[in-house]
Amino acid sequence: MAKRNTEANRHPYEAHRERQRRRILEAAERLFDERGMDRATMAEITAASGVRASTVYQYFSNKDAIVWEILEGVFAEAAARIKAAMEGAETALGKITALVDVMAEDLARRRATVRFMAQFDAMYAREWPAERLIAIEARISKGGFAQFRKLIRDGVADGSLRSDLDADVTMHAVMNALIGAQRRLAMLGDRVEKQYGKPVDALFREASRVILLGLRAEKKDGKRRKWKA
Amino acid sequence: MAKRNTEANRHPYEAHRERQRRRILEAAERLFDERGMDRATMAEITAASGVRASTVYQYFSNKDAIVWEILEGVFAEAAARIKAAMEGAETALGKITALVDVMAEDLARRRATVRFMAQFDAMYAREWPAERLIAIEARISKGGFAQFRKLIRDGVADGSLRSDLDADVTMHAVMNALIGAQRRLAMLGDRVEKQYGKPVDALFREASRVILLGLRAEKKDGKRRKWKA
Amino acid sequence: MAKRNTEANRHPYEAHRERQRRRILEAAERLFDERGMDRATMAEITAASGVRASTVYQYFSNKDAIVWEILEGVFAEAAARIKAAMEGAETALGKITALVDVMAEDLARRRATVRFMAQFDAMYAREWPAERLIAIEARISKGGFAQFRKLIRDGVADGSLRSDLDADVTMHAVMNALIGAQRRLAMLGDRVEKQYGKPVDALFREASRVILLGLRAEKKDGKRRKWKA
Amino acid sequence: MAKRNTEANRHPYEAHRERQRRRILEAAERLFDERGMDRATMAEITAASGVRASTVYQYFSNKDAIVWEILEGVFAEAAARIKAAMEGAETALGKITALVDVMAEDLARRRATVRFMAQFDAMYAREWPAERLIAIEARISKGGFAQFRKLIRDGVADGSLRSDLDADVTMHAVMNALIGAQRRLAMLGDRVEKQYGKPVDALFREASRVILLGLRAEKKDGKRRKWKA
DNA sequence: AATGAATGAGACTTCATTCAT
DNA sequence: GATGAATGAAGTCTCATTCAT
Repeated sequence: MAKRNTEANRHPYEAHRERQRRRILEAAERLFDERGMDRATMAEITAASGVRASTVYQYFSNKDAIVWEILEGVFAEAAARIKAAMEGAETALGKITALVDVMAEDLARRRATVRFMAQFDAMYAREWPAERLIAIEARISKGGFAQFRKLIRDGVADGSLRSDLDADVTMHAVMNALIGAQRRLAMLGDRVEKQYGKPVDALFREASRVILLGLRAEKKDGKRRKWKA
Repeated sequence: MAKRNTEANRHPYEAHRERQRRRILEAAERLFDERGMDRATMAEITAASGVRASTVYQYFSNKDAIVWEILEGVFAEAAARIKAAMEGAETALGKITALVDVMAEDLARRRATVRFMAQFDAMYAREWPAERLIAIEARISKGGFAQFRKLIRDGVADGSLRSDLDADVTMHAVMNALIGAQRRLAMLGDRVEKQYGKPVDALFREASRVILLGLRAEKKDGKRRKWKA
Repeated sequence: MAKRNTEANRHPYEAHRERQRRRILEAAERLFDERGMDRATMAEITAASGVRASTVYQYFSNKDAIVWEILEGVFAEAAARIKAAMEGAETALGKITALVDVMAEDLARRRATVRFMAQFDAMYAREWPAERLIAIEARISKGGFAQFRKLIRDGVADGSLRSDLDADVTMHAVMNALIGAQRRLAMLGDRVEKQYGKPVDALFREASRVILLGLRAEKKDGKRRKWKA
Repeated sequence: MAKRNTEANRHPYEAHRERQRRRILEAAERLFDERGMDRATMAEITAASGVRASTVYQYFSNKDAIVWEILEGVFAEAAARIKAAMEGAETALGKITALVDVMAEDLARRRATVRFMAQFDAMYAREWPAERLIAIEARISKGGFAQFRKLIRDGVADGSLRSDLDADVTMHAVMNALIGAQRRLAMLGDRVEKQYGKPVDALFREASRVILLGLRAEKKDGKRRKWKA
């Protein structure tokens, strides 16, 4: 009897469980985007995922848990994508460019996900225990921001970045501007596109271009330094 | 609003009404910031403003109306401040710099107001009839963004800005990045300051510096062009 | 306008409010007795009192608040009745007898109220902050148990009670037995009466008689001391 | 129950079942005491007993069944203990004294069990079909209360008890007071001990002493009758 | 025999808003 | 003009229990 509980037999259950989790998570993610993280109700998530309300609580202890779970997924995916992109680049500037590229792509093709992050920031900014976010970040992207700080330092060292940058401050300032721009554009989305006729990721790319121009070391000899990785 | 203020003085009645309105608006603004726009309840606003819940409805038809009213005030004030700052500058780059300065100041000294805008964007982004915002914008800052577009064009023309900028796109891209950065920093506020030991407006200024460096025309002759207005 | 809010005009509202409170309280008290304090739902109380659920919350912040409010009323009434009864008696034994009489009467004529106390004890015994009960007790019956302790001491002194009693211990022991008996009989109520054909207060009186016999000083000279006050 | 235990040993199956039953019962009993009979959830009982929720239903048809089963066990044990104690006594008063002793001991050493009975009374008083309890009582302590009635009669006859007692009434009155006192003290438990510095069983013993003094025949000749068995 | 999954049936509460005075 | 009272409409979550495997 105890034996029956081995992995072999647990598997079918686990698979089912995982499928249900995903269903709920996906329904929630969609609804958070369509209706807003705060406005989407458990009842809606429930209905959209095909399970009954009480069942959801067997998978997630409450609405917040769903939010955090999605967040973790989003983080993990993004971290992986960024890591992969940056590995291909050589100079610090190249790496930063790669990062910016991923962000632009996300804006173009995973806009809902970026909007999710934007909403998360707005909703939880006031109340999340900062530690919790940091814990997730730590678990997922070892190094996290520290890594980027190093990037600036490396860039200054390898001559690809301006020499008058303060690694720590610049790093945070720039990252913040990029993230702020990306999330804002994701939120505005269609509205901007309809009004100005440009896809939002084009706007993000242009902003990034200006920022990267601002970071890049000035040419000393008339020859423009290639800054695309 | 301006209109209301004039009339108000014609009749003691109106003066009283105006005072009440302000009280409610101020209480709401404070509570939106302290508790969040969505979490702040009418009951709280009511209690904080010293009027009874039902009375509020004699001044504002519903909670949203309060939000929009505050928004309008915030807009008007900001527009005035920006306009004043920009008038003092001569070159296009100078004007942009002045604008950025106002934004940094707001972040430092009116952070709650910036947070209000951030919340507004996040909450209403999904549902506001874009026209409504545009109407406000139009009423207040005649020209609005159009003005800024001209700025870039002027800057390219007067040689203070890079020649390879597309006035329309760059303008939106940069403004968006600046606003995104400013609002994000306002929201993160204390959290960032505690973690990195820098006041958030310093981070904003650094981001702006990089952006302006990226916009600025490259020196052609070794002499660095003065870009502060 | 401010003037309109004076007592004169507030009165009609206050009266109404008080009437509503009572209605809710009475409905709750009845339901707590009929269905049990834990099983009675807000919806039932609501329905029984003729107000809608949300209205109840304008009078009481939650179910517990209703319980405590009833409790306070029950306490106050009982304290008043006990005080009045005891004032008429002279010897300590007489006072105790008077107290016991009130308890028996309550059992006969306010059985639901005694049952309320029984339920309260059982439900809240585990979790009430003892201080809260003590606070109520203090507010209502100044002296509270202390008074009774004195009673035993006086009784020993005036010769109406056995000389080998330890005022403090005996007092608590006896009061506890009386209260325990009274509440248990209230709970068992009909069941006992149907089974044994005696009204429960008769059983309580008999138990009290035995207890009082046990407290009373033994006659020294063959003459039985009158112990009824 | 006794029956079950015998059969149990016939088949390893049954032995296992019996072990599971016990586990569940023990977990339930503990939780009923810790968290309250109503507040303890099936999920908690389940978790504490190491079985899964659905499995519990293979042993007990519902939560109530668990309560009744525990009750039966408690009853049986208590009856056995009381019977043993009373067998050693000779006079009626002696037997009553022995009974009281057992009750005091239970209060001191099996307080959780007494609390269980107290909770049972409070919760089920309203709804149990009296017959059910009576059936248990009958099955376990043959004679039940009838026995005690006889005790009083015997006591009056053998001169150890007052002659003016009505066997039936007094018996129920006194038993009720004792049980009421015992359960109340069990419920109050720590609270009383902290406040008055006496172990609750001391208070129970004092109450019993007074009651027994009240029951005991008065000395006729100055020699005090020994009333301890 | 054991159990994972699912769920019906509520429970309590909150809140923006209306309306009669 | 001010306000007390009332409430509809939700919303989140809990729990005992059933059922298929």
